[in-house]
Amino acid sequence: MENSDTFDLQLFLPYLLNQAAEESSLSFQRVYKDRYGMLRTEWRVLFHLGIFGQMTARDIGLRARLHKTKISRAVQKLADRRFITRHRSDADRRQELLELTAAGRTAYLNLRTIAERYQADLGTDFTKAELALLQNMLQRLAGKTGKAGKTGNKQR
Amino acid sequence: MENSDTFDLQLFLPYLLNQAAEESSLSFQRVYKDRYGMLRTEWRVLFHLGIFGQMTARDIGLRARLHKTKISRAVQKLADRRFITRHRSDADRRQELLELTAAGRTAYLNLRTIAERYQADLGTDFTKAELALLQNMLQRLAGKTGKAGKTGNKQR
DNA sequence: GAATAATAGTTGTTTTTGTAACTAACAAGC
DNA sequence: GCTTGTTAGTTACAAAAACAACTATTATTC
Repeated sequence: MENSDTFDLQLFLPYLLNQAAEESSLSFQRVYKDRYGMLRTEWRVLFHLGIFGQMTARDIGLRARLHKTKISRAVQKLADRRFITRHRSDADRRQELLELTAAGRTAYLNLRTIAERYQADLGTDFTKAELALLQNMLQRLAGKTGKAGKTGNKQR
Repeated sequence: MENSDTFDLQLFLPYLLNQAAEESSLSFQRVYKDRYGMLRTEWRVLFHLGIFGQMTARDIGLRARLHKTKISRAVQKLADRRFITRHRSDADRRQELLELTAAGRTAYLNLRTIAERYQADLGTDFTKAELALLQNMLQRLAGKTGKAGKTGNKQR
């Protein structure tokens, strides 16, 4: 009816960011889902271990801002599929040291190649400067929580 | 272990976009969740009706790229809470014309004000030019599917 | 104009997520 | 060294999302 409203939803960042994120996730999701039966959290865990080597679930949670239950479940599935190994730490027997197996590393490298190709393909739509600026702004947006940091059992 | 890997996850767009989207959604989510007990799909439907006036569920689905089951359930809840009315269309008795009630419009205007404030607050972190460019790039990323468009019962 | 297909929207079932409560191990204070 | 508090990770239950199958209505085609 009264169309006098001028709010532009398409420019509202929480909305727009979600649309862009969902869209950009799609092609990559298809790969890790169809080819490896992975969920989003699982490839993230896989990548963290691929990039940083041995880590604990806690470390991953802090870096990726993932809740520990999500990680716990992802770790279980990845271990079931023999993509990672878990070893209880001697220094602190509560925590578990996670590491990629050979198969896990292969999967990681595979996915990483595809991720790199995806990123490179963006070059056709964006200039290098644009892309760098986009990344910079997104990082600023993503990092906004910073304040509370802490360590704690209460990561999200 | 072998830290020879150089892939920067923080710059990988499907990852980075999700981080930014999640972060930027948080503050706004708190408002519509705590104050109105709404879910993400619900405020989106509410906003579409607030902005565009009378629409069908299908219209909303096409614009917002939401699956019809999600919309169906959001519409039910919004109708339960007397935020919208539903009238079967005479032109096509399969579809339903949705419209905000007075209470719905009030809630919408309320949330819209908060959304506008959020958007304005970004001005402290970004210049106008930066923000415009960011929005432009995000829209390009969000619109990429375009190819298949169609109409169909098969929106996502 | 009857049969077939397509569309708008709903409902039921399965996955995935979110949240809270739990166990086991460590840390600190006294 | 034992009580109290924290932390790493798991498990159980509730909420939400994804997916498939369904009803009712309109479009198409022969």
